[in-house]
Amino acid sequence: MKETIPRKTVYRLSLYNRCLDPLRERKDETISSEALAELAGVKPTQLRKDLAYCGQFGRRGLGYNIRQLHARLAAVLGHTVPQPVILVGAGNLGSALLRSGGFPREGFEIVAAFDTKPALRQDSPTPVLAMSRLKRFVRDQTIKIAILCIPAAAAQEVCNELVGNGIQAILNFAPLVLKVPEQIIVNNVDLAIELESLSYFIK
Amino acid sequence: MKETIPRKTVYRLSLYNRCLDPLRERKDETISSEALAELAGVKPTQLRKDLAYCGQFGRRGLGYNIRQLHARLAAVLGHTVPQPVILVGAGNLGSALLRSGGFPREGFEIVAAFDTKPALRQDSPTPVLAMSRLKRFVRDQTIKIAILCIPAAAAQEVCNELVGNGIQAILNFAPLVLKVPEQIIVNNVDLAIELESLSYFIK
DNA sequence: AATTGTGAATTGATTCACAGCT
DNA sequence: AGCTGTGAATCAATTCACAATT
Repeated sequence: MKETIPRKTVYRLSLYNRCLDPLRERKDETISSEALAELAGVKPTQLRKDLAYCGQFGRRGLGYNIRQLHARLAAVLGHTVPQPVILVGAGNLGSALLRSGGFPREGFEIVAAFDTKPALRQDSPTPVLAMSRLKRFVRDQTIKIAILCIPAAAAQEVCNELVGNGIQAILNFAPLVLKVPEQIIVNNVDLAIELESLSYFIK
Repeated sequence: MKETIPRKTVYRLSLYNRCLDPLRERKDETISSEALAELAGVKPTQLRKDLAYCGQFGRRGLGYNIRQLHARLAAVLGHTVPQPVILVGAGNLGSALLRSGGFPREGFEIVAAFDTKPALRQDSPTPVLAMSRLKRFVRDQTIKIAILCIPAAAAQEVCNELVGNGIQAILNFAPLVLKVPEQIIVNNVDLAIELESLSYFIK
């Protein structure tokens, strides 16, 4: 277990853990790096290098204990305790994410959503509150993670508010590059660019 | 303009182009690598290296002509001609993507969606067809790009169908790693993992 | 004087090769 | 015999430094 794990590796650790999910209730107690790597679409050596960041508990000649590995990864990734998350912007995408409870796995709970039209959606269990309540909510509940699903024009301003009130990490769906202090971590999911960058590769 | 541009660079080229969008109708004819890099959140040298893949048309001492650069990038990325795209799975996420016409920029058109419950949505201009019509549609219309928004359990099978009928690139929202022949390109957007991998970094 | 374009240097990520356990 | 853990080697991406151009 080293000091700080690179972003890409963290991403893959999370991926490995999801690949383990369905295996947990199978007969096999263990899985080899080769088999798990196959599921995750990476090379076995890379998997082993990645896991090395989490300390060693594979057994040579046998592989990894599935349950143990799953628990260890969850611990390293830091969601043994459920993490409260807020969602800002309950438009098309935002409300789809809210409804599809399928979005989060264990370890996360979207505790509230915020929108300029708070009355909008009553079809999800999560309350949709007015934007005016955002700042205080984040501060009072010490929310650390936010999902941003608002138009680009409003995004930087809302982002600043979030950061000013203690948000540490943002999953950003707004199509722009947010300016944040360097200790804040942003994951951008830019659907238009993902699509657009495919077209270069087609023949 | 080299043979084949790395994926990461293609992604950034697409990003640069979006940053240019709003600048096109401004007074300034040109922009420097420094200014554009700032907008895109990268270093100026990286921007210049990336642009070098598209041939040279910056003017030393001046910068890049905004219009020209935008046109050049669009050409390199391959969407001077609108590209027809299909969407498979009109559930929460899929139908949000359909409705938010905001998803695509110029150069793309979602020409049809497919779902096991085709009657489902009439609130979008795009027809939602039965899954049984998928294969033939892809083949007959020679669709090359698909967006996959279906549950993990069904994804690999549908993916095989798509690939078997000529799809060359997939934007995959299903939470699993698709197995595809190597010439097929897949961009995975895994929302749960994006969220999950944030939590490692919060204090 | 400003700013691009790029070879060289550096940094980072991946893969290899094999020693070391079980 | 099988499979992990890891230093060394390779490969890829980024950044530097500066010559070339307007």
